[in-house]
Amino acid sequence: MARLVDLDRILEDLDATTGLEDLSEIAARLRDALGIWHIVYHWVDSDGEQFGCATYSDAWVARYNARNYHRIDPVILGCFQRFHPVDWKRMDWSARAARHFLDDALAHGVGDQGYSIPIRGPNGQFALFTANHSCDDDDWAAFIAQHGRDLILIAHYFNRKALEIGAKRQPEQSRSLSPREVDAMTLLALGYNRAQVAHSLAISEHTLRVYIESARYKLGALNTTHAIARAMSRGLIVV
Amino acid sequence: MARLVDLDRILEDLDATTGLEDLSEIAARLRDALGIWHIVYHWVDSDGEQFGCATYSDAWVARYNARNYHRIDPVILGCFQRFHPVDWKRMDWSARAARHFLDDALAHGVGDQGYSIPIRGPNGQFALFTANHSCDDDDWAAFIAQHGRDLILIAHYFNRKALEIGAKRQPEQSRSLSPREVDAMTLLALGYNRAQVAHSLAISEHTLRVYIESARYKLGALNTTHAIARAMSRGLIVV
DNA sequence: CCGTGCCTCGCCATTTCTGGGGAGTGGAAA
DNA sequence: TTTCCACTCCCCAGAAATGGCGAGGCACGG
Repeated sequence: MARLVDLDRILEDLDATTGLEDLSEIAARLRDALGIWHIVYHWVDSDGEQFGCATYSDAWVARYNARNYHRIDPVILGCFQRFHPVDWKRMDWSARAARHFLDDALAHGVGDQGYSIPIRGPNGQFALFTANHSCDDDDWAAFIAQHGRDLILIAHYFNRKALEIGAKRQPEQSRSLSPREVDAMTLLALGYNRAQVAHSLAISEHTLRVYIESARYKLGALNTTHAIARAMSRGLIVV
Repeated sequence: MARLVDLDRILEDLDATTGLEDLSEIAARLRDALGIWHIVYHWVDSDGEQFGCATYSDAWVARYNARNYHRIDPVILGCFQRFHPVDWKRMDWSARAARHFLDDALAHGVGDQGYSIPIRGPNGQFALFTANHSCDDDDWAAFIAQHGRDLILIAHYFNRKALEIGAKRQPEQSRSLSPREVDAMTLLALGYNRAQVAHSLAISEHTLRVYIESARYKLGALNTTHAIARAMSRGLIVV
């Protein structure tokens, strides 16, 4: 049965592990400390790149990636629009694809109980920390009622650790957009065409094009739509 | 002196206050429970609209708004780019405008010690929860070391309460996109043009256009770029 | 049974965007 | 002081997207 005996010790452990540079190992230790089936940490980069770290079986992780399950996984999609932690039972499993996905997951060793905590950072960074288990509904509800807030803290500390480790290999930070570029991108994202945006900003359409192109260049985007998508996912513009 | 004697009771109090519909009152009670000078809750809507709730004096709040201090307040600006809670001492106070602002704040009853916790939600929502006090540096550091994690939880619960109260507006739920529409939108958001997307999905370019237009219609978008922006901000596609 | 939604395909004309050039100002940092 | 960056303006031609017209088949539920 799930337990959580010593929060202080767990958090200290998460803070202190300096030798371990591998998130998977930290996740495994955390899972053992909690006495639950699995710990999953899912990370969506500002570039849209996905990074996962789970104690699931390699077979399931490979299957998940191969089938691009992150595009239909209700846990990911649901939490991406949510503010607060959420129990898997309260997710929307009505879609057929979602139920197929769930059956597939259960068949590959995923527990039927889960509690997922969304974590967000600047520039549209998004992470999802999940505790997974298999037990009676009532037992799980009791566990969450008692330790849900502890899991929030654990998620924060785990995420902090992940950022520490990940900071070493992602030093490059995209140049931020200039104010006018932000204006231009924002208005384009609101659906206005170039003529309207230029009029709105009280500049010539040619000048506007310079902004769009320089923003596109900074964002490494192939076209305007791509630039908008990147600017949004990096949190450079808010629509 | 700052104290935090009974976290459970405080969190329960935050959860349970059903009668109080006024955040300011909740903030005042929370401040009293913590025994510190002030509680500040700052909210930035996805539309960029600002909303604040503080136990500061009315004079200071009015002054803050009148002078648009939120544009130069290093606490706001710094936390907006940060992932983790941060002590005011570690902010960047080097800019002259920032120091002037600080002097002005201290002169209006703001404590010199502070601990600010950024909270983020979907669609670029951003909130900042701050505990403010005035005391010796060492005392404050000790308080944060001991209760920093408690403040994280309190911030979360307070934010949840604020969302409950502010949840008057109906989030119009748009019809979800069909699988093919999601495919099309996703690939467009990745920067491919219509010919490439059509080839990628192994359909004719005209069929692709039907998807794009029906997605645009469902999303109430004016053009493709707008549709991508809306699909992203509603979490219908993940890029 | 019939409507509704989803998936697939085609043509035409017009508007809009993109990719190359160029030039000049001012401010801030190095 | 020089160098960089942000901001502003201009032309041209080709590529791409858009708007509007049409068609049929398949699956699901009232």
